[in-house]
Amino acid sequence: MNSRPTPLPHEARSTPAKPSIDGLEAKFAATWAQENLYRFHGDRSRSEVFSIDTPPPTASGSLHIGHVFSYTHTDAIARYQRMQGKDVFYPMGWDDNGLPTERRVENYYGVRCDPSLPYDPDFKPPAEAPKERIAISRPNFVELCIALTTEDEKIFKHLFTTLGLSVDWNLEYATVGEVAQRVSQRAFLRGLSRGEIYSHVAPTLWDVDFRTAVSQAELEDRERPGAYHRVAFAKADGTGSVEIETTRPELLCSCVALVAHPDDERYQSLFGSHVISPVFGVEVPVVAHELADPEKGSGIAMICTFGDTTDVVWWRELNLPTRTLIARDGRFEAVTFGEGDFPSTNPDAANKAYQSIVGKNPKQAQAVMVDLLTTSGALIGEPRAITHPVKYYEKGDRPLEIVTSRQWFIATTSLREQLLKAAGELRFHPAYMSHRLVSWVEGLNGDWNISRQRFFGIPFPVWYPIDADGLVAYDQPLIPSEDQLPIDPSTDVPLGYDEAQRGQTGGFMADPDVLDTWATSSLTPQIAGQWEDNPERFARVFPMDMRPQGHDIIRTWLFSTVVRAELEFGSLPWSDAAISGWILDPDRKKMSKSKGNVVTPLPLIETHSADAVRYWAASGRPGTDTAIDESQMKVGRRLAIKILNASKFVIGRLEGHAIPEIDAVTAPIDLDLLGQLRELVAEATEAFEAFDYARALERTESFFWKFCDDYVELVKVRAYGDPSDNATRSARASLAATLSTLQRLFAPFLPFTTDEVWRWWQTGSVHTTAWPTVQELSPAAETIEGIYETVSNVLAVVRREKTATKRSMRTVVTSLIVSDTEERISEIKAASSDLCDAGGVRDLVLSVGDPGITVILESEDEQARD
RNA sequence: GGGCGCUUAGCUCAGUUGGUUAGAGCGCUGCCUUCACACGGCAGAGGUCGUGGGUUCGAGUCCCGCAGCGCCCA
Repeated sequence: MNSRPTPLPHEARSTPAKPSIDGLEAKFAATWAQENLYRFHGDRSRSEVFSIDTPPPTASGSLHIGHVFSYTHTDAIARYQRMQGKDVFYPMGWDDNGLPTERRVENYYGVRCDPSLPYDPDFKPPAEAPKERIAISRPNFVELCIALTTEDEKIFKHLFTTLGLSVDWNLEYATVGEVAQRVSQRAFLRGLSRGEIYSHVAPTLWDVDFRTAVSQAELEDRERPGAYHRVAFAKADGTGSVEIETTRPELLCSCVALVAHPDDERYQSLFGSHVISPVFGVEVPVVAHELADPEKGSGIAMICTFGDTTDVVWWRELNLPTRTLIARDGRFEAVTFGEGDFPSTNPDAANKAYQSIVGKNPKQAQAVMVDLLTTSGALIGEPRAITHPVKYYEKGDRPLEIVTSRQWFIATTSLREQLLKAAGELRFHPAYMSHRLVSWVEGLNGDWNISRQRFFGIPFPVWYPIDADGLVAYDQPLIPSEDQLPIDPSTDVPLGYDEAQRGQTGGFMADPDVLDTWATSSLTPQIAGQWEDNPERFARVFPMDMRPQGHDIIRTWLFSTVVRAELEFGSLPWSDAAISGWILDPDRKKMSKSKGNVVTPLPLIETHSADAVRYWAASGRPGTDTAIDESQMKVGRRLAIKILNASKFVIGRLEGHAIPEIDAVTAPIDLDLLGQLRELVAEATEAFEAFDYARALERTESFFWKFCDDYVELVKVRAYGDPSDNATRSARASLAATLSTLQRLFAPFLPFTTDEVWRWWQTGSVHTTAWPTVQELSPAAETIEGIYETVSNVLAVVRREKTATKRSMRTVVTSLIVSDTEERISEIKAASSDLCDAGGVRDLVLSVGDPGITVILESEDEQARD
């Protein structure tokens, strides 16, 4: 897949008079595309492939500097692997389905989706978004989502090509595309048939604004003000009352029990007895459970179905009844006390009280409830203000409610042990990031809810029969065969039915929901690899080698992908997970739209060049949050320019002659340099193998600056000598080998600059040239150590003397007198002519003795006469 | 509450099996218009390696405690 470096014949080599890095992005974006340089060949065995499960971004219209940071890390590794000879599978996908896109489309076009409407093929959104949103059908809505994201994808693609990502754009995919639909639906059907995926009426985390279920992974705690209300429950035996404390008194109507810790002395005598709720007169048991916190409130709490996730645990583990009253719109729904699941010792009073709550949202209901409790005398004292963590959907604005509804789930809690084992086998970079996955898996408290009551996503490939009584048989879903996929049950018809029977008694209905975004993006290896659709490719790329991603989505994307691969293949989806940090603003604050500190990347690339921005990004250690730092980009720009100029200079020294082979290196100082270069190659290679691109860059960079400052200065005169002279040949061979090596070591980081300089004197592109090896830098002559260091140090003393006396570096050193150990003196002797050339030394006097260096400079008078 | 990471020069950070006077870049100061590079070069100043113990001939590096910052989980 790559080729050995092959220098151009000397007459074909050329360097520009005034090299520049400006304009390289456009030039090489075109060249690389034309040469199809980064294509996945797909004809080699698995061991010769390096496959990457690239994060598919949500093309949101606004670019973020984070989009260049982590992708640069991935690209550096992709380029390294390609140079190592791997057939690199480096796709790019778009993960546009989901709420953010729906929100944008609603705002951008002024529409809202009403799935009950029929498709209007002639619908065009108005030029300007109207104030009152237009209701449109789901297919029309999805069309608009696709139209908008297609435009956004172009903007992203432009950024990524400008940044120089070596993605194979032939492999581009979307997580709502046809392949993705087929893969997602197939994986769903397989899971269903194996019993790993099931539907169930269950307490569901619910965002009342988005009107959709969300999963545990999408929750976040936010500290919010609240108040403990102390409420008295009368003991059923009439011997007094029990006082509980609650932050949600409005849920008193949903109360099913009181709970305290089993060891709590205060409530031992109450366990097993019953109490009666105030206002509603509902008799509920007092139960014991270790999740009740004796320190919280009065130590005894009411269990409501459902106030929070702990209620759900209590409800499940203690087999309590269900009295859900908050509906999907977030309001209290009508119910009659004294009937069915809502017993009451005083139904008339209960219903009268509830009349003032029904239809209200929790906040409104709370105010009413407090009045009711106050009137009844059950509220003890004033509410006590506190702040406490409240669960929110990460994209939501109001606290989550828990409603009871039918949802599809993927079993994850039963998989806990298997997932923990997988977490141990997956190699994280940095390794400590595995804790994130482990602690997440250990804390799972329910299966993964994959139903979303949304529109822009992949539909569940199921219908349900409607029986003669008009009841939907959810437990007998109608399922398509795999070869029918992908299907849309809202427009496709199950086998044995016709369209006229949709929604009819004795007919069928489509599952109305779409898959959770993570339920499709958890299949990116299968989608990009075209699982089952293209078995040959899939076998070549799966399990993949690398999953690059940010640490903020370990519990979502990484976790869910591991789950799907374990379920479908019983293997890890990839061997290595390379975790990137976040971008912080210059004050080390996390960037976010609401803070207004988001930096857009294109102006930075225009100002500093793509390579410069990549240099900054690649300097960010794996997993480490990194502040945006334009001064680092300036350093990167300087480095790129230095590479141009140093390359021009070295190639100039090789002019007019064939480049000598590595065995021509015989001069001791050249041999020493090559020895150090071999160490650099070994170190950079080792770092890349460990996914530590930043270390590879740092080592290469520091070698390069010393190479320019000292080595090139020391040998430049010798390299200009007689081409048949061994000393000259040695210098040229060593300069050429070192330059070629450094250009290749820098190639993963600075792809534009390095390909520019590479093509001045080598055949083909640096990016498809073999990564340097220790082997190719090993001449026949024996390795020598120490000379380069010793001579560089003497040269530094000479420079220091010139600087200290404020003289030009050109100033002739009339006499340089060095006294040192026998070893060092012999080292200096071995490179004395180089030292004299570089330092402008006329007379070098060496002696063994106490270390000391005397520099005698030509006087300014003498200099003036020269 | 459990866990993880960080704390080294004014700033950003290297420092990978513990080993000679602790490194780089930026910034700062000075000098050099040098024949690859002024989008440059050379040099200089600047640090009790958060803190308290311990292990060791020797600790920025290993162990224990503490503090501050950030994060994950409950």
